[in-house]
Amino acid sequence: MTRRTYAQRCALAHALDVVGERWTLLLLRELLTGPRRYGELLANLPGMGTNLLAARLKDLAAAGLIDKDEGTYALTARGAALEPAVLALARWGAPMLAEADEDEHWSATWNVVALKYSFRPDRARRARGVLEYRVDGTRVQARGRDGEIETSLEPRGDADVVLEADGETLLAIAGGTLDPDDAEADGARRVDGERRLYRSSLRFFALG
Amino acid sequence: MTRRTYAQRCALAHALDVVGERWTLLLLRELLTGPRRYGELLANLPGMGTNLLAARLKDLAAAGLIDKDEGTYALTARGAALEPAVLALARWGAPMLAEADEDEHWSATWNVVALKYSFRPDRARRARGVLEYRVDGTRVQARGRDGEIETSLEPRGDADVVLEADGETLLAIAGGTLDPDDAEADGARRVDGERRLYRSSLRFFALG
DNA sequence: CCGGATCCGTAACGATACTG
DNA sequence: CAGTATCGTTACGGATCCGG
Repeated sequence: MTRRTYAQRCALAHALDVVGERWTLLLLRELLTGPRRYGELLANLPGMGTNLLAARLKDLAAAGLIDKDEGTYALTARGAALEPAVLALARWGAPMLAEADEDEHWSATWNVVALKYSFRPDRARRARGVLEYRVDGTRVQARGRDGEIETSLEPRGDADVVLEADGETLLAIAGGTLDPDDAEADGARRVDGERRLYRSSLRFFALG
Repeated sequence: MTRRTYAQRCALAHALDVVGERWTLLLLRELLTGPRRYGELLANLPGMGTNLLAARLKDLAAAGLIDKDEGTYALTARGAALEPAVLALARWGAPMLAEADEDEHWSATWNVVALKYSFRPDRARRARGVLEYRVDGTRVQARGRDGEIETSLEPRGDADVVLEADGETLLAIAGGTLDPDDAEADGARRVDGERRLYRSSLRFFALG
């Protein structure tokens, strides 16, 4: 019953004592795109046992990273503060997505994370406006003001440009495999908005 | 024998497939401050079994994160690319260092990580010069050029200012618990260099 | 002595069955 | 739908042993 801890006077060790166990960071990734119910979480974490999910949720609530409200789980401020770390890890792992693996699980909400970690503030700074991405049926809005990205799963208000692409096309653009100029021939298309903003917005996403 | 994987088409999941197991990120933290031998690693990872350390080293070498050269292990470029993620995680965990725990393990090299994640480029940008910190017997050099920090365990050349403090004092300054102006009364002291640079350099480190 | 490998008890995880 | 209970499997932790 003794909870396993690294017992090191080190910030990284303390962080890993809280979020270093299996599934924990993936669970928090889910909540980074908005509140979720138990069933939704389970569906996006294939292979995780129901008991483990329940245990993790309880632990994270006790640690102050998440709150349970009327059956749905949401990040607290402390939990949301993990976003930079999660994105940094994901950015590091992004190159490993290059080789497609057919028997991997997949969820449209993963791409919201991809949008964030591949977003290049320096490139988007001058483009004011709301961009809306429709990826595999999921709508994501991003606005480039002040060089920061704000994504929201529940779009509020109209977007200045709406573009649509499947996840593979998006990842290929961000990964540098697909040139943005060729994206339109490869699955991305403009649904609404100015053509010029559409073209430039494809260049807002890249690694490195 | 089937290696455990999340099998998700997600950058974070792929990253965690490589560095998400127990001890792995702490092991990489050690190598972030320079090459190490097997024995040195084991000494700074108390509680880790010798078999586990050997297995992790083998796995990380196979994954291309580290190289073994004449008995010492060192990060590859791919492994060093994890630094932003490691620092982001450590920065998130830093507030949890506030309450001192007497029965935690401790190593002087961990403060090098603390130096990095609590370094504020915006504050140090105008101060050109080489700073040398001597923390609990370990010498660390940092130079603020272009607002970036470069730390090296093996100091090269002379520093413009040399200051000395114990780990607790340093962490207290970075954490905001200790005002830099009071630091000198609380264990920090200037060993060499201009007094003015010394004073200002204490303000280069903070969280948030 | 350093750098592991082998073995074994324990804790964590994974899958399924079961319940309010 | 949202978990709890149970149990077989895997990973980890600690100790001991081995080769250079």
